Amino acid sequence: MCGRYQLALPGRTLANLLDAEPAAGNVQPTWNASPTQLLPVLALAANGQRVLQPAEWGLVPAWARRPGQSLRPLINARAETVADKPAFRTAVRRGRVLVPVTGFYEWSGPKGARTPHSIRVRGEAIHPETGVRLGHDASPEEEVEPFLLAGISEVWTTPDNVPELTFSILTTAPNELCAPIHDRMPAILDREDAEAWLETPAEATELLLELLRPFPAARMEAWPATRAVGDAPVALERDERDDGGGQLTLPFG
DNA sequence: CCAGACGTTGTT
DNA sequence: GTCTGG
DNA sequence: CCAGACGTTGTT
DNA sequence: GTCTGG
Repeated sequence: MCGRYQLALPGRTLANLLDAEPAAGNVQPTWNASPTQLLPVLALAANGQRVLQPAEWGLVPAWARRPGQSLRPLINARAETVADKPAFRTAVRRGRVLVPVTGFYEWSGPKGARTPHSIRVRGEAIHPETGVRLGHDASPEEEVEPFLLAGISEVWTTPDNVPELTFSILTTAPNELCAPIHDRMPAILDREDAEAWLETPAEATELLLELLRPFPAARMEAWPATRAVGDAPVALERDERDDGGGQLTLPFG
């Protein structure tokens, strides 16, 4: 779960909003981010500076993919067990990151007839180009609210000796909004918890796992998305992200 | 001791 | 690297 | 996550 | 059915 998402802000706007160095400042907005793509994650540099850094979605442990090995990319990690799994143990202690998104997709229904849903946190709208907070004056086209998913990362060095940052998104039990759609949801952190996730030292990792709980459903909304979301190469435009029906699935509805 | 796995998801 | 299974 | 492929041989 | 690619 959580295998596609939206990031409807350019990298430089995002870096400004997150108070981070824009190492991934050239990243373009996307309504169909998919596994194996290079996407921006917020990390803490050695000097304590926040950096928005490009990373490949699909964590590859440092020891993997040595000659003769091939492990599929790990795009999600279960919050309940992440600290104990050999593939994730190092990353959760030393490689915690935040994954900025403006929405994510979940599929429901039987195989072959899946319905994608667009899900996001409700909040104050942001102008995508300027980063200016629009409040309730925003038009629907301008309504973009970035929020942060808990992620873990690890540097994997290619056979050509090129270091790459790779990451995985943590999942948790679904809240009341997501449960009818799917049995898992990404771990969403509000601003305060996000800071703790980034800045807590490795020794205190265990305490942080309590933060990876279902986000309040009352602060979220969902609606049906276009089936074109399933086609990874399709770079959806803003107006194409929903199914044209415009129905909103409200929490507790 | 060495060899081999190391993950999530969904679906049946 | 580190854990599990034999 | 979904979509789409799913193979070998020999030759350049 | 299962693996690979995006």
